[in-house]
Amino acid sequence: MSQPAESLATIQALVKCYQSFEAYSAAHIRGLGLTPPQFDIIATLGNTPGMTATELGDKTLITKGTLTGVVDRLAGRGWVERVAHESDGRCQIIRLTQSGNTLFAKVFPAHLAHMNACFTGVPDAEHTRWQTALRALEQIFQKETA
Amino acid sequence: MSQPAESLATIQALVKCYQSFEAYSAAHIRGLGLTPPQFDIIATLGNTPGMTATELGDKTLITKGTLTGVVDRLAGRGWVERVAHESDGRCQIIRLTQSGNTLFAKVFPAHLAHMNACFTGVPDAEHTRWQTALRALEQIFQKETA
DNA sequence: TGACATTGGTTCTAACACGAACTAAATTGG
DNA sequence: CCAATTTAGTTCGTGTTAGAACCAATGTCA
Repeated sequence: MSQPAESLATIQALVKCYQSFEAYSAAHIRGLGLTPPQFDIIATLGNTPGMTATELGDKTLITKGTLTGVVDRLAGRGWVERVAHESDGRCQIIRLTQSGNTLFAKVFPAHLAHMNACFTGVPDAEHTRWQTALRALEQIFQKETA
Repeated sequence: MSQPAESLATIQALVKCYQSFEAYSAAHIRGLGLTPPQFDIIATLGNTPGMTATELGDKTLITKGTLTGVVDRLAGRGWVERVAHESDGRCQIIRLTQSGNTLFAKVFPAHLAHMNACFTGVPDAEHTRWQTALRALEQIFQKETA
């Protein structure tokens, strides 16, 4: 039986944990000259031939209204471009430009290394425990959303 | 030894878990006619005599620049008010109004119940496991931020 | 006491977030 | 084949976000 107090404590722990991660991660990304959503898009488009805006939104969890603006700004800096879909006149393919690929090759490994740095010395068993817990907790919220 | 792949998997699990929570929680809060930060502030001020903007920002993790705007809108709807601090001329005490208290009494228990609903049948031992994992993971990011 | 740094809040800018309304291009059903 | 619906993206309104510049009140210290 779960007391309300336990649920609350679990939620608080989750929120604090995520905010710590976010602060750590976002600070580094901003240091690279990007915003977190921008990095997310560059990282998602890297090593792919591009994808439609809908697909990109699904992967990054950015809603379509927001995506238009973020892609606009990335396109403005010459990192991504929109090209027509060959068969469906409604879609556009969004993909990295040359300079976008160069950027990806620079910032993606750098950020990965930065994130990895704080996990030095953590045994795999610990990762497994964390992942198991997080996936179970995720199910808690998803079963209700459905 | 932690492989990079494990760190990445842990982070992805954390992000997905948090986003599930956020989606579940925020949808309900918006249904109550509030935004998540607004709810956060109402919940923090409830059952207190009020506090300074700095204190409120510390508790809600809302930066001071943002707080000004959020409090402005809440004050505009008559739910909170700013009163002068008796000894320090720089501070203001932010507190719930009568109507803010009424709102708090309505929405706070409602949201608590909504959050609690998805944890029905979860044993305390499971909560303990989750909290232990989340707090350990939080330390990972905090030790680097310091 | 008087320069100087600190602290508490507001304002400003650029960007993101969500949902709703909108346009254009498919797709579906009769 | 055409009307009705669905789907893809953009636009718009309101609100949130971080960080920097700013102002006024306070504290410090020589």
